[in-house]
Amino acid sequence: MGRRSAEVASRAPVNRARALEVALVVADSEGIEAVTMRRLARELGVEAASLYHHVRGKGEILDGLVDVVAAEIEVPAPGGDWRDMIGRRAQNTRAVLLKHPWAVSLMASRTTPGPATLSLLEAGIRAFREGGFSVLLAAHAVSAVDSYVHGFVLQEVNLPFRDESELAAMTGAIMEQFPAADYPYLFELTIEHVLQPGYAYGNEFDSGLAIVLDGITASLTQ
Amino acid sequence: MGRRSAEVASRAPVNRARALEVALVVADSEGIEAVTMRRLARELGVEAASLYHHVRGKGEILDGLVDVVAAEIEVPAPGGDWRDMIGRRAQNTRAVLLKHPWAVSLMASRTTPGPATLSLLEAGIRAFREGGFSVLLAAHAVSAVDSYVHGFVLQEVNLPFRDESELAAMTGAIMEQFPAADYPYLFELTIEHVLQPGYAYGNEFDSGLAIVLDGITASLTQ
DNA sequence: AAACCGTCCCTAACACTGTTAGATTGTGTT
DNA sequence: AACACAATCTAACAGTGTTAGGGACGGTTT
Repeated sequence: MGRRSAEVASRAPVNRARALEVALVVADSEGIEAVTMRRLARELGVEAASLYHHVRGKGEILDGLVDVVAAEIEVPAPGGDWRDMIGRRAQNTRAVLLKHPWAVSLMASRTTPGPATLSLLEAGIRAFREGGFSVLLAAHAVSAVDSYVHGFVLQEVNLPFRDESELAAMTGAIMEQFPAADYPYLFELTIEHVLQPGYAYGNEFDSGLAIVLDGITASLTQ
Repeated sequence: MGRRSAEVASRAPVNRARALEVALVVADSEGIEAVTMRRLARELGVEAASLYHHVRGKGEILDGLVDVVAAEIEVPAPGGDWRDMIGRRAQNTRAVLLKHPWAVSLMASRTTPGPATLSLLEAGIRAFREGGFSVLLAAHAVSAVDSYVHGFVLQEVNLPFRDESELAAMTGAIMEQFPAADYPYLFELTIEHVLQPGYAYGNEFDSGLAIVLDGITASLTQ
C-alpha cells in the first residue's frame, strides 16, 4: 500500500525507456518538479545512483521527455491546403501541451532536439513549401506560427485559476490591491469581457491563430 | 579577493529593495539559478535566514524581479497609430527580455502580477482601443501579439549557440546524428537559409511581428 | 571446472537548496 | 537603568544531483 500514484510494474528490467515511461507518469500526475532521480529510482524499485548506468544524467531524462511529448503531437499528412494543415498542427500542438503542462517550458529550455521534435518542424516547413512558399517565406511563417503557439500555451498553462469563480476571485484580488483608476482600459476589458459568463482564456487561441494565419496569407500576396 | 562578480556595497541596510537589486545583478551575470537565498544573503553581508525578516520567501523575490524587468519595458505614450505603438511595444519588450534572458520563463511562471506588469498590459489594450478596436477585438489582438512576442523570445533566449560558427557546428552535429533524408525540407531550409552568411534567428522577429500585425489589420476589416 | 570480465546495483558521501525555531545582539525609548 | 523590539545569528531538517568505490551476479573464455 505504500506506493500510491504512479503504478508501474517493477519487474521489467531498468533501462532508459522505462525510466522515461515512469518520468512521464510522475510529471503528469505531480508536476515536473516531482521528477527527481531518487523518485524515478524508487518507482523502478532501485536506488538513485543505479540510474546513472542507463542515463548520462537528469538532463538526458528531460530531453527524452520533451521528445516523447513531441512524438505525441499528430502531424498532418502531406498533401492539402497549407492553412488547414498548419491550423491543425497548431491545434494538435496546443492539445498535447495542455495534457502535459510542464512540457512547454521544458521544450524551450532543452536544446538537444530529438527525432520527433525535428519531424514536427519538418511537417511545418513542408506544409508551407508545398503550399507554394519560398524557402525564406516558409522560414518566416513557421517561426511566426510556432512562436505564437508556444507563447500562447506558455501563458495558458500558467494561469493561476481553472474555472470562472477562481478567475473572479483572482481579478477581484488584483483590483483591490491596485487602484482601478490606474488601469482604465484593463478594467474595462476585465468587466466587459473577462468576467462575462462563459469566458475562458483558452478561447482566445483560435482568434489569435486566425490572426497569424491571415498575416501569413497577407505576406504571400505582397 | 573573494567576491568577484556582483559588487554591491554592503553598508546600506538590508531591505526588500536592496535584495531585489542584488538579485537582478546576480541573475543577469550568472543566471537565475544562481539566485539563491544564501547567495543574496552573502552579497548583502548577512546570513540567509535574515532575509526572511524582509521577504516572505523566495517567491516574493522572483515576483519582484519580474516586475522590475516589466518596469524596464518602455511603453509608448498614448496618441498615435496603433500599429506603430504596438510594434514599438513589442520591440521594446523583446529588447528588455534579451537583456535579462532568465525573465521570459519567469514572467510566465509567476502568477502574481505587479504594477509594472499591469501597466504594460494596460498600454497594449489602450493602443488598440484608442485605435478603434472593440473590447473583444482588442482582447484578441493583445493576446495574439503578446503570445507571439513571448513565444519568440522564449525560443530566442534558449538557442544553444551565439554566433554563426556555433550554429554551423550545431546543425552539423544534428545532421550527422539523424539521417538527412528523413527531413528533406528542414535540410533544404538549413542549407539555403540558416547557414547563409549573416543569418541570425533574431532577424525573424520583425517578419513575424509584421505577420501578426497584418493579421490584426485583417481582423479589423472583416 | 575454474578463472575472468563486464553489467548492474548498492551504500556512503559531498556540496548544495529553501525554510523554520530559538537564541542573541544592538539600538532606541521610556 | 530597564525595557521593548526589530534585526540578525546559529543550527537544523528534509530535500536535490552526482560521484566513488565496493559487491553480487551472469555469461564467456581458458
